[in-house]
Amino acid sequence: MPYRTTDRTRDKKDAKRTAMMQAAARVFAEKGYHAATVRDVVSAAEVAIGTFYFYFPDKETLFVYLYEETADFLLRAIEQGLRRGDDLPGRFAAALQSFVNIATYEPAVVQLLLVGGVGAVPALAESRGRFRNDLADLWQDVLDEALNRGDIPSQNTRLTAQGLAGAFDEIVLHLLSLPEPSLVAAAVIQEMTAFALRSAGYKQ
Amino acid sequence: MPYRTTDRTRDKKDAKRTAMMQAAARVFAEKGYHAATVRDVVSAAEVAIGTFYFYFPDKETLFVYLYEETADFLLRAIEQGLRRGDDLPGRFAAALQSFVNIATYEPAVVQLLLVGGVGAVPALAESRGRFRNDLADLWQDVLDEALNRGDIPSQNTRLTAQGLAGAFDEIVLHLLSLPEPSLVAAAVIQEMTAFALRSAGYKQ
Amino acid sequence: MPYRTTDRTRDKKDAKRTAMMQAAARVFAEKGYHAATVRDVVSAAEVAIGTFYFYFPDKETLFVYLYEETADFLLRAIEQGLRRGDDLPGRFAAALQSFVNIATYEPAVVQLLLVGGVGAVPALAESRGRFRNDLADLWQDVLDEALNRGDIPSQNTRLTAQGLAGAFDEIVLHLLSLPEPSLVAAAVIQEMTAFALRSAGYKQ
Amino acid sequence: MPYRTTDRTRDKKDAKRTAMMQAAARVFAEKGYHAATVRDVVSAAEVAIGTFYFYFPDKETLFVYLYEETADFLLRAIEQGLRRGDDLPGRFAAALQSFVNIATYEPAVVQLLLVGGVGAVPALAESRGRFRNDLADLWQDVLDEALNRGDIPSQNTRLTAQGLAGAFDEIVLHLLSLPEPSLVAAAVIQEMTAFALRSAGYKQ
DNA sequence: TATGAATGAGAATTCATTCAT
DNA sequence: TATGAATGAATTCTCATTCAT
Repeated sequence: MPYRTTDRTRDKKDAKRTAMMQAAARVFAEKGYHAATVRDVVSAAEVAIGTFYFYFPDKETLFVYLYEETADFLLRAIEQGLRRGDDLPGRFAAALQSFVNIATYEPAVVQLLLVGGVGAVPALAESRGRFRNDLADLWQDVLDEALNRGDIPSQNTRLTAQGLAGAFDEIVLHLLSLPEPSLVAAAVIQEMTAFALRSAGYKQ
Repeated sequence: MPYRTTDRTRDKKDAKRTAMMQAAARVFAEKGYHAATVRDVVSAAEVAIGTFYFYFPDKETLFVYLYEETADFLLRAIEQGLRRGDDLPGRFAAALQSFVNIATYEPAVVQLLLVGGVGAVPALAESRGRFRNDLADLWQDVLDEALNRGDIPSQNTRLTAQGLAGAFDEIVLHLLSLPEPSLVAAAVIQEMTAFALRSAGYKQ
Repeated sequence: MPYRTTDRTRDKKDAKRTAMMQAAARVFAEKGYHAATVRDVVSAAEVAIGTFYFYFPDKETLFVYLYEETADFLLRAIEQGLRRGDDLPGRFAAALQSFVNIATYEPAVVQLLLVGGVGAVPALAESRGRFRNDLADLWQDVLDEALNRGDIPSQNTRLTAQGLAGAFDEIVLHLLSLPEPSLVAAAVIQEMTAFALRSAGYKQ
Repeated sequence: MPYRTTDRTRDKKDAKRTAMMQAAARVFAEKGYHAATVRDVVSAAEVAIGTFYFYFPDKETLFVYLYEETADFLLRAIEQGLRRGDDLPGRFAAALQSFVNIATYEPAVVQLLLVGGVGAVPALAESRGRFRNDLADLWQDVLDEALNRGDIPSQNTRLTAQGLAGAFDEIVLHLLSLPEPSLVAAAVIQEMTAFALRSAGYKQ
């Protein structure tokens, strides 16, 4: 998912800012935070280097923006997926479908989000924490609902949610490492769903 | 008497190499790959900068060594844990105990292993792939054994293993982010075990 | 008003580039390629070190540029000298006058061109080959013309031209090693001319 | 001509010193003074780095030794050639034969002597001056003798000698740049001799 | 707003040299 | 004599950032 204009970028007229964010997404995904230079970003966006500093205070801040917007985008997509289903299996399947769609469409950006960046940018630790938390919230909400309905046994739904978030990342990252992810995506989604249901103790 | 490479000399050399590796582990864990300079490492190890380049070809190679040794160490610890138990619950519990022990003892290094470094060092992508693979192998072996015994239902044990590996990382990283991990470690291990057993579909 | 690349800006840029080249010529001539540091060059040019790398890709490339421009300058001066005379003696005398003028005016740079640099900069081997070739071409052209006019006997004019090029270098370098080159320059030019005429077998 | 034991190396038992000098000749010829490291030299000589500093005060001094011994060797070979002939043509031909022999046998070392090194090692300027002087002395002696015999017209034999020294260098270096120097060596020697005789004004 | 020339702190790395053994 | 581990000054080059235009 290349950078997409969210509420954070109000000014829709501002094509340059958007161009730079999109360029940054590409460049950071391709080279990693440190290897990617501000010059790479502005070259890709076809603006001058001075322009960069008119729109962003510095390279690190841009990266944090990018991380957060990418995280937001993914969270929202998963959230919408969860709403699409009506029972636990349907919700898991739809949400994982969304996740995998995005991951196969923009593998580099997703990888950056899931394993890159952290460690490179200290300021990101906090953002990452928030992202993982929000992600767990998402899964926990459906689990709690299922718990209330009596579809899953009593458990620490927070921990289950965290476990699922980690499990999905691992499986999706492995999927991306295959030569043709799209060929097996459907099967993987199905098995991930089965895994998730077992993890939650879903009966029948 | 001409200079001889005595045992004493060799021992001293090994000791210095080890000291530098340990110093590097500390420094990289604290600052991340890029922010940590070779000068930081040699200061921490109390040797001259030239000494660094006598032992290691460059900063990146040292980092890869460090990553691989840390990964090996963790893998071996988990493997030993798995051998300690006799049924699936016992094995999971013992292996997770080992994992959590190491993570709480050397949180920074484990964090570096699990979320740092990748992206910063291209050469690490391969090492990381191998590590995740080996880790999945470990969990898969016990799952396959349980499957053969009829303790868990038919399933794609590879995918379950990957899911567990990712789930454990996420939960342990979250544990490390708490103010006093050791206070809840025992409870978390127990719940992770329960999660793992459910994920595998373990009956009874 | 957005920034525009005006003529004034461009001129200033050219001026800075030229200043750096001249500073580099001085520094390299004084210290030799390796002993001269990029810092020496930028100090002499009174710019920051980053400015150097804005104008030139690296130290070696600058040196090659410098070598080639100096070689060009010398070649052009000799060529003009050759055109000034009308017969062989007149042409030799005028060309050698030009050569010696430049050599006494910029002794260090000429020495750098004739004996420095090669060996230090592998990339220079090719440039040097081209320079010696062009130089031989110059002398050969006049020799061939004299041969056609019947002023000199049949001979391998290429080899004669190479010999003259080498001979002039040696004599001029020796001249530069004297305490007061300018005092004997006129006499040396005359004797070099006589040497050259004999070498070509010029009659009368 | 790899380094050969002269009176400068009295101690013929000292195989290590000789090995290092020969290794140095090879290494410097191949890489140039600065690119060649002391480590390269000792590796090639198969001794330890400490040993180097037992035999030579430093890298620069070794290089000067090498330059001087190589120069000596070449001078002596030319001198012997000059003695082999009995008239000017015979002497020139024999001396040039010696020069070309050495040059084709050890091209890299001769190139190092003729165009390398200077500029890299300030201390070499003096050695080079002495070498060029000695070389001119050699040619001048035969010219003076010919002058006394009345074989050549009155002239500044010093300048002629310098010119010849330079001319020969240029022609030989060009010869070495050809793909198969040995195939044309004989013809080049003959033409160089003719050139030299014309330059001296030798009659008939 | 937009530009890009200019800056310089700071990083990795090299390599001649020393010296305890 | 001989060794090679250890040193650290010195060098090249990068790149985020500034600012006059």
